Amino acid sequence: MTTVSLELVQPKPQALFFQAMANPVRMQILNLLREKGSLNVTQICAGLGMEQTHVSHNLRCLAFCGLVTASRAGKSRVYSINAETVLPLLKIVDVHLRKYAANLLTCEGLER
Amino acid sequence: MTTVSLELVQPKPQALFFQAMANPVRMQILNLLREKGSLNVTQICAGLGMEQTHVSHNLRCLAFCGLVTASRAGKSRVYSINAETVLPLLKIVDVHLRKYAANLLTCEGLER
DNA sequence: ATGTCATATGACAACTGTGTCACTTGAGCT
DNA sequence: AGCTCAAGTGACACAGTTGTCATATGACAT
Repeated sequence: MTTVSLELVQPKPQALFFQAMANPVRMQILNLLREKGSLNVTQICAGLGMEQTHVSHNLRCLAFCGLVTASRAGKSRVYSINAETVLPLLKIVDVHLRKYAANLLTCEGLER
Repeated sequence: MTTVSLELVQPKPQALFFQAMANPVRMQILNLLREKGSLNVTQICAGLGMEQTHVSHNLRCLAFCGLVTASRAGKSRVYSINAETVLPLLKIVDVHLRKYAANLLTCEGLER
């Protein structure tokens, strides 16, 4: 049984959207792309000091959810941030964190 | 004493922020508050058809992370949404979901 | 076609979050 | 005080996500 809402807000995809961003590795990737523009997987691995497999797994998630876009360039695959959605989002969060970063880091249940 | 970061973006609190929103119940609470304004716990429970304990647990998280604010009113405790942060955020996400909702629902690794 | 570089995929153990239980605290009443 | 309604807390099992392993695919060059 599904509870149909009037405004047709669907909490499930909303939650999944945030879940896609709720990971330090994926956030690091997004921050790197937002700072440096388009990068391939090797550059991202180097920039973050991480294994290729790990980065690829997380890029797959980011791309599938529309947070980054991908395109081939020879042997490489170049990833760019979805500027329309992610940039304004991160700006809002940055402001929020100036007040609440300390709280978030100690919120039990969200211990990473 | 604030840790002011110029380019120093901290992925951990960022990820935790999104983690706080990455839950269907917490999203439902936020959507309800955004639609109906301030509500107490009993009203939220009734509105969502959920147990009080469950709702309280999630409200605690939301309040601690600064996504909602709380205040006493007699026996009740009234919760309101953090309009400054949450409303613009959800607007951006709503737009994104028009394109990517289907993807998010089938993104493996994010199966809820 | 074979080699090699660049990246993606599949599977699985370990850790983390979620939801439910029983219980406690707090506020207002008589 | 004791009673009752309103909401918060602690603990634990289950289910979900994460990161690492080994392996597979794709593209370019010789």
